[in-house]
Amino acid sequence: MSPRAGLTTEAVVDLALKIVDESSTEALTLAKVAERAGVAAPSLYKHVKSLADLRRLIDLRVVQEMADALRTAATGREGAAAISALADAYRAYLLRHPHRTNALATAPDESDAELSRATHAVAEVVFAVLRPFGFDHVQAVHATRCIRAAVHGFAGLEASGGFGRPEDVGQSFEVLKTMLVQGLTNYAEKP
Amino acid sequence: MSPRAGLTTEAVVDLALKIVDESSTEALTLAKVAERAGVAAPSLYKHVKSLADLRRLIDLRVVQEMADALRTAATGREGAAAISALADAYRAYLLRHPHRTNALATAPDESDAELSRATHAVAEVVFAVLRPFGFDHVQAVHATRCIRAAVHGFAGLEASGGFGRPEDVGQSFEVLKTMLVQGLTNYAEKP
DNA sequence: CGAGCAAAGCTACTGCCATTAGCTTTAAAG
DNA sequence: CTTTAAAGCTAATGGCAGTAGCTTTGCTCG
Repeated sequence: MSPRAGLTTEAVVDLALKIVDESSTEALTLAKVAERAGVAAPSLYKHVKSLADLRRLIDLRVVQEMADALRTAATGREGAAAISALADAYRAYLLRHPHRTNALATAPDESDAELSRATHAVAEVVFAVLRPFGFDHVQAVHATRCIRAAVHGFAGLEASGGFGRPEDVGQSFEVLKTMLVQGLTNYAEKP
Repeated sequence: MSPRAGLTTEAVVDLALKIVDESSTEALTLAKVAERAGVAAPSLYKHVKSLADLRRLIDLRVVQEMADALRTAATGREGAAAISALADAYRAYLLRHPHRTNALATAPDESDAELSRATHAVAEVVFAVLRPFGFDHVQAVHATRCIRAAVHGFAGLEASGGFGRPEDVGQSFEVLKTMLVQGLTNYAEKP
């Protein structure tokens, strides 16, 4: 292996993700990561190019985890049930990790092949689930954007405490899912 | 008035908002604001309590502007047309000011009466537009959340470049609005 | 007109953080 | 047992937020 073998890039990202989950994205500093790793701050540069690079690695991890979660949710389901399961999985992930919302909102930089691939993987799951609706390609793109906007919008707002009122948020999400499924069905019938 | 009378809190927020619009929320520093104001950085504390306070003032401004924009869009319209106009206005505002998305996503702090009132004002517009649908109070809350989630989600993703594909984004938004209006109509008929 | 007072600004300083440069240690490989 | 490259360290720089305390200025009121 390597000398001291205490840290790896993976481990640094783990620690950083823990800080993000416990406080917030903005609260992430290399100084805090170094403290938790039991290491001097400059030592982190052996595993990570910069704070910006660490943030990118976090985004990558989050997008990959989301793709996995959605794939798992979709397997063995079809049509309306699959859409609903996808939505639930997305919401559950963001409720478990509220501070990860922004990682799923930012555009993947063109030049970043790895992150682009991960983002693409998420879209692929939605595309697959949409297949039985019989959309052509352009329609499928529109439909995917609608699903993503509605579900990400809802989960993101909920995760950041955006819904102040006491009425049951889960109920609201059920309403949203119903609208979505009906809307997709309608759109498939008369575009 | 006051000595030198060069700056006011308003003017500081104006300059700060310009910086946010030109670069990003994270790029906002008191140092940059001071430079643009032609003033030493510590002088800003005569007009603003802290960077966090300045950020709050920005959020407040944005939410108030959005409430105005939505009110304007809704006046003279009703039902489906009003919903559509609201959605268009929300999207247009965020397209004009992409870096202001987060100001509309964060929860208003309970203890912050002014910001809470502004947020409430936005919700009130949606509530008003929903009246002809004949929802009871709980249904109206669910419906408002769905509208906000879908529209904010879409506009926020679009504003941050989240839609990479070349297909017409405006077309996608039309699909979303159609789903929304149909969904609300359905929900009003059979909850 | 001439104090005087409070607001607005300034300089000097502290502390935190990212990042760079260059040195030291250590574990693995021969 | 020696070599070597990775991993870590200390020292230093520069940017920024925030605080303390001084100075200026313009309005207000005798």
